Amino acid sequence: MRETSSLGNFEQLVLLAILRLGPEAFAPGIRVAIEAAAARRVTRGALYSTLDRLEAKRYLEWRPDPSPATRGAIPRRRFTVTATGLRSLRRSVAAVATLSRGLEGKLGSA
Amino acid sequence: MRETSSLGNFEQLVLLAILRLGPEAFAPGIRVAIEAAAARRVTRGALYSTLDRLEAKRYLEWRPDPSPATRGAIPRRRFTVTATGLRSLRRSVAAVATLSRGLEGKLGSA
DNA sequence: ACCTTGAGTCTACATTGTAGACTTAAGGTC
DNA sequence: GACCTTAAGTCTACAATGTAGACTCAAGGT
Repeated sequence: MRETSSLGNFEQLVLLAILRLGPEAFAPGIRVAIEAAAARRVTRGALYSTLDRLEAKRYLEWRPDPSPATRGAIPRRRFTVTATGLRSLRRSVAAVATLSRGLEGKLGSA
Repeated sequence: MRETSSLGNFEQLVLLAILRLGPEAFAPGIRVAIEAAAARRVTRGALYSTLDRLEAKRYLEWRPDPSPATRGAIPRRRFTVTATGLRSLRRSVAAVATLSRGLEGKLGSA
């Protein structure tokens, strides 16, 4: 692995979704959040492999959900972004922001 | 190729740099712009393969630079983002923006 | 017992990211 | 005009990331 690996596009979305969901950051919700924001389908496989890879890079952590499973079981995993992960995410978002500056017109974000 | 392929992280940076540089969008400058924004090295190989892939997807086009080469030759290629490329870039940037909303504090961009 | 449902795992392959050596065509310079 | 330097670009090969879809597992319901 590269020392300061730059985040892939989907990895970025996953980390952002976790931050945004806070204590409610479980895989299914992360999936829905990304699908809504990116207006596209996200399969379970895609999400879980990315979550596992981010965990391997120490960009996120998780603990089993303490609350009892609702219906079918298997305790859900509650994800949190690590300090390292947050740093990496910032750099990644900043690069795009820097290059976007002044292009609001063309990008339609203003 | 997927119908509406979502842009990779580096592809995003490349398209943004081209928009930003306007009529001065030649490969060497694109490289410098990205290196500055992302605070990391970008090799020629990395850049040109990405440019070629974006061209294959019809997200950008290029024409030889009309002005005479300065020193060593090989006319430079002047890149422009196509309408399709711009649309894709917008979607991509919008997804990140949507998930970032409200996280300015944590992301340090505000 | 058996069906349904939510959560997660695993395998396999496609797409993107990246490095580094190599090529090409001026211009200089002696 | 042989040779060095320099700007731009090409090519090859491999690593990392993205994605789909079938499969497993453990409640609950009926």
